[in-house]
Amino acid sequence: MDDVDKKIDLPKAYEPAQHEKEIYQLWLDSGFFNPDNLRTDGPTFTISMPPPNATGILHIGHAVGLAIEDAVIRYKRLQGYKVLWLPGTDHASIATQTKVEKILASEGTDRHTLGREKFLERVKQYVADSQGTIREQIRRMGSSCDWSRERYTFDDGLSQAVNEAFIRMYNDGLIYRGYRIVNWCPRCTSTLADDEVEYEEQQSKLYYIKYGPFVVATTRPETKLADTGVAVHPDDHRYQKYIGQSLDIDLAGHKIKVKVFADKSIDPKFGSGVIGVTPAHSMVDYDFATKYGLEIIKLIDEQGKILASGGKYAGQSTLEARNNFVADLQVANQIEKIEDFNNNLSICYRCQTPIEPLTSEQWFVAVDKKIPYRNKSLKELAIEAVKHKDIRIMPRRFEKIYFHWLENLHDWCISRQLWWGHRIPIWYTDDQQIIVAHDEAKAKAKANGQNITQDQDTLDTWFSSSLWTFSTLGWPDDTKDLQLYHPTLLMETGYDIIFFWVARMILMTEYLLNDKPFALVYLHGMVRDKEGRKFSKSLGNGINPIEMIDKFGADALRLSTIIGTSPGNDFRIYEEKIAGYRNFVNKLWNISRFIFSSVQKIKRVEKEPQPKTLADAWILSEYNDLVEQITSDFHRYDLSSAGEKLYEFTWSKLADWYLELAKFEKNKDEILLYILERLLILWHPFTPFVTEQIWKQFEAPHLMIVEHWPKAGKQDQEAIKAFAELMELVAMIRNLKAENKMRVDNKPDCYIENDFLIKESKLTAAYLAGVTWQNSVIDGVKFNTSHGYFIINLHKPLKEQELENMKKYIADLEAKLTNKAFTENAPRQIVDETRKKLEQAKKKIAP
RNA sequence: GGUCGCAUAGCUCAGCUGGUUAGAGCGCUACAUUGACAUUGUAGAGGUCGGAGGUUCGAGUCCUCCUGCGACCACCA
Repeated sequence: MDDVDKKIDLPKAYEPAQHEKEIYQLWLDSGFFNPDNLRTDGPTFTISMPPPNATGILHIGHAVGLAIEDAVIRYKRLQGYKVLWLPGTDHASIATQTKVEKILASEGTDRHTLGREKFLERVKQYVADSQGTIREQIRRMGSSCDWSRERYTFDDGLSQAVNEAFIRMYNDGLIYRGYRIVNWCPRCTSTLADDEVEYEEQQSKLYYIKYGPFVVATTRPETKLADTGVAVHPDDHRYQKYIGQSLDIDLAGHKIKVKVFADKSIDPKFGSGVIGVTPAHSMVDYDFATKYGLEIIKLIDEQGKILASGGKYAGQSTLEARNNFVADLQVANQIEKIEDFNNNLSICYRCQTPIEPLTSEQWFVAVDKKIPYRNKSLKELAIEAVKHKDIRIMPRRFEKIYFHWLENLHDWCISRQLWWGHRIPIWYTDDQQIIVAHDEAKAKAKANGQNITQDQDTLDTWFSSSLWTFSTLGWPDDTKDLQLYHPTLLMETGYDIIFFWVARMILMTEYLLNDKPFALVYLHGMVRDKEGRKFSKSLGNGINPIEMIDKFGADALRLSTIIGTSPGNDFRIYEEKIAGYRNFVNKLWNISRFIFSSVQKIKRVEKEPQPKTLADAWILSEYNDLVEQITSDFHRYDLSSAGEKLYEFTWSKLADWYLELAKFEKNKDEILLYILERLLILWHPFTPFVTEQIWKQFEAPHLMIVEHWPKAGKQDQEAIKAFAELMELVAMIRNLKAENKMRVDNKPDCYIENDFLIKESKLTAAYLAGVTWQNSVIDGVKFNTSHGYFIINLHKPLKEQELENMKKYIADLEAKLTNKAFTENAPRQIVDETRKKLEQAKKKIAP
């Protein structure tokens, strides 16, 4: 061993847990997460981090997003962009309130007992306790986001933005209060937006009720107490005579008055072909009421109890009322039959409680109303932003889904009867006047001395998130940050919230800023377990990203979320996969370790070294090809492809061939260091920790995060071809040795004849193949390669199967070439290539 | 009911605008291994690309139909 003056401090295996925290601290201390500290005049590049719930813990879906976003951010930073990745958290009104209510329930109390003020204090405390957790977990992933600009949807600035947005929309007539049917969750005692309702198939009963001259089928008999209409198909001859009439119906003593009307949406074949219409408690029926002028009788209140309009059933829960009413109908002989029936029950997306549609006075955003000075509706603005390609969605097919959703969007109910959230900036005066204002003081000033009370409701949590890309940069003030970093470039998120969030951000930004929130939407797929199932609490199949980081390192976890995945498609993550990438990270570590220990002096090599051998020319060409390809992959946001190519180059080319051969050819310090230094930079977006740790050995003036992305040099095509021949030769000989049960240290004589390989390359090949090179022809068996042959004292004949395959291959090629249709129609290049292939194949089976 | 996606080696997945005897990782088999790495190396076995038809000189790769999984949207009175 040469005693050289260098110190190598690299243990045998890379232990992520020993380095990651320290490295993250180095990055933090450097200040380079903050674009103000980047010494660059480059253009800006911004990503707004989708804010996780302030009370949540990091789940694997977040980990995927963070890995992708950080890879892009680090790539752009290395490329010299002025990069801002703005982190933050969401107050998640309904989710958080539900969570705290569960805690209260376990303590035997509830929010009403506590009262609004105390409850809010309790939630704030809870958020304060858990916000730090998610922040820490984002750091564990290695996220290079600018913590100095961290925001929270409920902090003062963002609350100001929310009020400003509300007021502008109110003044433009885009927000109104109306008495309408809404989705109501009786447990949350709040409204929900249409897309906050989920469906769950369940077994239920279909009751056939004798209903005046009709039989009406229903899954919810109790609602019939508030029917005001009966619908039939216009062509249904059975009921022609009733259409247009008003009928008095007796339902086990409960009297109702219904108007019979015809609508072609009625299926004459379903049930009895007659529908009892309950406008106050069914979305569809409400539309009927509007269309045909039916009376609306509210039957069920906000607690899910029957109102006075329900007669003797008043005060009962809907379920009690159903049972009692059906029993009464049975006594009155008005139940014709009861069938089993599967239907989709609508449930609350936060607490899974069945939704009770009911009429109520709420605040809405009008999506179809023309904006006065724009002459377009919100809906139109949002559609045009994508249609005119200002915003692109990846993958493309989600654009269609986006359009479909917007085209069918109804007015957005934004008031929630929750306590945790942005209070609606509306005050009511003694004389019923409505005042909209930024705060109570301003509202008072407008009230001319009258008493005022603020609206009790809060805003849909997605209202504040829809402002996220710009409210976080200081809007409504015209800040420097807003000018510099908005619109953002990339919105990376899961396809499951394209409606909740992505669409609403586009809609609000187009309206408020007359601009787009981002140029490109990158939608990652959902993470599934090894069996392809969704992660769920009930299955207990969740993978905790922090546990995985503890076990395998953040770099390995990041790789497993990026390589082998593509936007919009679901993918599986499981321990063995992460362990595989842990192995790779260790390989990269050991490649570096080998190079550092074999070179005379560790140093940075500025210029591409001159190749001295075929292998040198080959590896430099491969490296340059790699730089070119992955730069282009990054440009297209094809991170998976970039990662795969890096992996392939690092392990299969550099480690398996070039390093092995460097042990023989020697004196490759310059090339090894030149390539390693740059390879680490290329890996850095994916595996920031290990690369930064190895980087320390170079004693470079800067941390790796602010190094420069390499530029691709020239490729030597001849060298690539010749080296392919060398690899083929080596593989054949190794194979022969293995087939002949020959030990590795048994090195038979071998003579090599080859057009492509000069003497030095033949020596290298012999070394790699494990044979003793002979300068002149020897006795033995001759084996053909594509461009030459070798003679070796081994007797493995070409296997019968192989020979047959080869003959068939040759026959196929010959058939192709004698086919005029092929030679005349196919491009010249293809035909020539086919001829060459035939020649080579023939050579191989020649004696 | 509407829209869309997926079906490629035992498993997980690549295969872009159609043109090398279809690739990788894991797993499997055999051999090796005190000197970068067993979180390793070398070699090997293993798919004709869900099915049927079509376009084309040529299809895993485009079109049609079918089958099976899955997602989303709508609706189920």
